[in-house]
Amino acid sequence: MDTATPPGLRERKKQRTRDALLRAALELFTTRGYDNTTVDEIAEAVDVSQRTFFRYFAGKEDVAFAAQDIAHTHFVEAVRQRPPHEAPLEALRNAVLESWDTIEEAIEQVVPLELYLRMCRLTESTPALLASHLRRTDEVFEETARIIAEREGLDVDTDPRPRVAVAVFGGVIRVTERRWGTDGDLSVTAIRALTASYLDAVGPLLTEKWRTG
Amino acid sequence: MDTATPPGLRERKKQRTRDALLRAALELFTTRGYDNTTVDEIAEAVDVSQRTFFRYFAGKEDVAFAAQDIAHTHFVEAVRQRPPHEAPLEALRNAVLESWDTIEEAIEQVVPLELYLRMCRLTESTPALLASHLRRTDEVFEETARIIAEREGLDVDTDPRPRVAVAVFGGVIRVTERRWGTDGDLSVTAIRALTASYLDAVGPLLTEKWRTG
DNA sequence: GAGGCTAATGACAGTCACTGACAATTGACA
DNA sequence: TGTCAATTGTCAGTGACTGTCATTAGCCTC
Repeated sequence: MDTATPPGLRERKKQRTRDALLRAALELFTTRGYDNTTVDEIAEAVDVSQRTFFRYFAGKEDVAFAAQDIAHTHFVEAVRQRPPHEAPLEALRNAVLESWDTIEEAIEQVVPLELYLRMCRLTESTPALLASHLRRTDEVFEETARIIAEREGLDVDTDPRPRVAVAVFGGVIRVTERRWGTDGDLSVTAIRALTASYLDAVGPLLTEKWRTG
Repeated sequence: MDTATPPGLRERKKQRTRDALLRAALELFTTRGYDNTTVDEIAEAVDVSQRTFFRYFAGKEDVAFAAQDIAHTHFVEAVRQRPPHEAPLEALRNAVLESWDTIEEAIEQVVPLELYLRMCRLTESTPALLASHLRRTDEVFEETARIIAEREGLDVDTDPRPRVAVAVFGGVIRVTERRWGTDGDLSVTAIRALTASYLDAVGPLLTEKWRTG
């Protein structure tokens, strides 16, 4: 698919502008806050016009999730790569845990990992960003459900199980995110451990009794 | 809490203005689409200034969810009223199914039920509204988790189970919504049945094998 | 390596959601 | 009836976007 032609000056320049805008935006968002940062300020920080910003990113929200999109892509890809013998929830579990490893490197190629992590935390505390984030993950889970359905040889629109399984999984991921975004330990190691322990809590939930009394 | 004093002319007028704005907004949203409706048009339809609109509703999104908020409130209340002997997921299940009954009447007091249902469908197909909706339900589920934790005598910040249980439940609700908002049958009866059947699918999901081969 | 083609940019004007400030109006109540 | 306070309209301003058009700057050919 990729054209073997090495990128010319034009392409390299575009890439640099995009990177600079992205980094400047995240830096400004995470220091001053999302709502307190204007698109003009981002553009000015990179010394381009506001109009140019909107040629690279569809909107202010878009640039905020540019790094997160990479993470989402990695997760979806990890789900696709899971061996067919794994049960659906097992495959999903392994996919998240595994993708957390490959994600670090991929993110670093665009923005410093620490900046991405700070952005995650900001997302949790900024209503507009949280809303957008939830919609984006909703889309990711829809795609995930289709993959799971295909794996199992089911029709996603007829059999409720693929979507329900992914929804259950997604619900747990959401709890993990919230906790991670609120807690002190903002590291990839921490979220890996948190994800694993929360996912393990699902099974017992449906059968065990909670109250000791 | 309520002042026994009957509402004067002033209060009645305010209520009428609010109702008119709400109804006009939903009517315009569901006919022309959310993005194709301006706040000015809503205000004009009720013959008040744009500024007045913003004195009744915090924003364009707010008015879109005014009816939905009633539904959310009813659900949370239903959870609170569940008898303590029910298991958490059992209580949640009964709460949704029960609240669907009381909701109809409550909604009708503000807007025609049919208008509310059309608005639900629009929410599913309008990105900005879907994002906002997901964030609002996220809040509802956070509150729900606290209620469940209290019921079970647990600390919501220490024990992961309340939040995980509600997240699992919430995930299934989301799938139900999506399906209902996409399908043909836009009735309360339909969503009740759908909710019940999808919730029943959770248990088997974790243990049963999907593939017959 | 000059010139034409096309993509990238900047400048500008306009729309729409929303907010603060101030003046005019209008119920409420003595 | 007159005063007080709440409601409203008007107006000006900000910030996120979008369309348009002229200018600039890589790229490619002859």
